Amino acid sequence: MSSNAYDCGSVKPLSELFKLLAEPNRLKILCSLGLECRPVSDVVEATGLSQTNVSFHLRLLREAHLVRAERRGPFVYYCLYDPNLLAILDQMRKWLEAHEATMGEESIRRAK
Amino acid sequence: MSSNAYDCGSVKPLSELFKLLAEPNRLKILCSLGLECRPVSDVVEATGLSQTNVSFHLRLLREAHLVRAERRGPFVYYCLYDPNLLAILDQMRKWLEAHEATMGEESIRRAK
DNA sequence: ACCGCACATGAGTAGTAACGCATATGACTG
DNA sequence: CAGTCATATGCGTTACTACTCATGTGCGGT
Repeated sequence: MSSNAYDCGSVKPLSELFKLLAEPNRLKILCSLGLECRPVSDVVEATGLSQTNVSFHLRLLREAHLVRAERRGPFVYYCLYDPNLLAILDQMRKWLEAHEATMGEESIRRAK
Repeated sequence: MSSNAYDCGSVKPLSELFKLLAEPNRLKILCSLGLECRPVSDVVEATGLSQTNVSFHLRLLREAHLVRAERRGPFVYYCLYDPNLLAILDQMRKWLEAHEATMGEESIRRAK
């Protein structure tokens, strides 16, 4: 068949991951967690979002197993399930920057 | 301040990229393009989507400079702007699979 | 110039997701 | 065990996005 079609298998799981990462506030939350575990209140302060909103997003991230929650006394600490996620995000950003740089040149060639 | 907070800089561009990739059909389209250039009709056939729908998504991808369009006779050929995108997608999928495998073990430990 | 093919676009609709408000839960303190 | 602090959840609203239908546009052949 078409020689060079990529094996896209089931795109569902991948697209669901992207959907989670597509929300700016969720990205902020993930980044604000960094490599450590932090209580919700820290995330609220770091992101400037409402507590309700942070909890809302944290639930989605938790259900997707991107973050993990554990109680410590009255606090609930959240941390990344897999620290590699940050590395991946970083790599994506680098790709984006390089890509956008290329786009800059491109807009010149665009004449006609 | 908070020692280990990741530099999230502006999450906007990154989240917009993710948003584009979060649509299953858009992912299918990108994968069906593979490393070659293909006319829209090929993509329609490969994905099983309506022509209108494919054009709709291709427009978004084009405006984001993820794909490029060029006319060849009566056809319009689309190709990935940066083939590395496929490599990135592949890497993401591998991460996901490894991650989900870990989750499997995790659900055992979950017993209170 | 007309017609047909490949593709693009505009309008309208339906489904979904984010957010705020109010309230519930769960843990510690007196 | 009443009260308070940290966090979670249900509900209602609003905004966005994918999709379809109908139609427009550009190219090639006759």
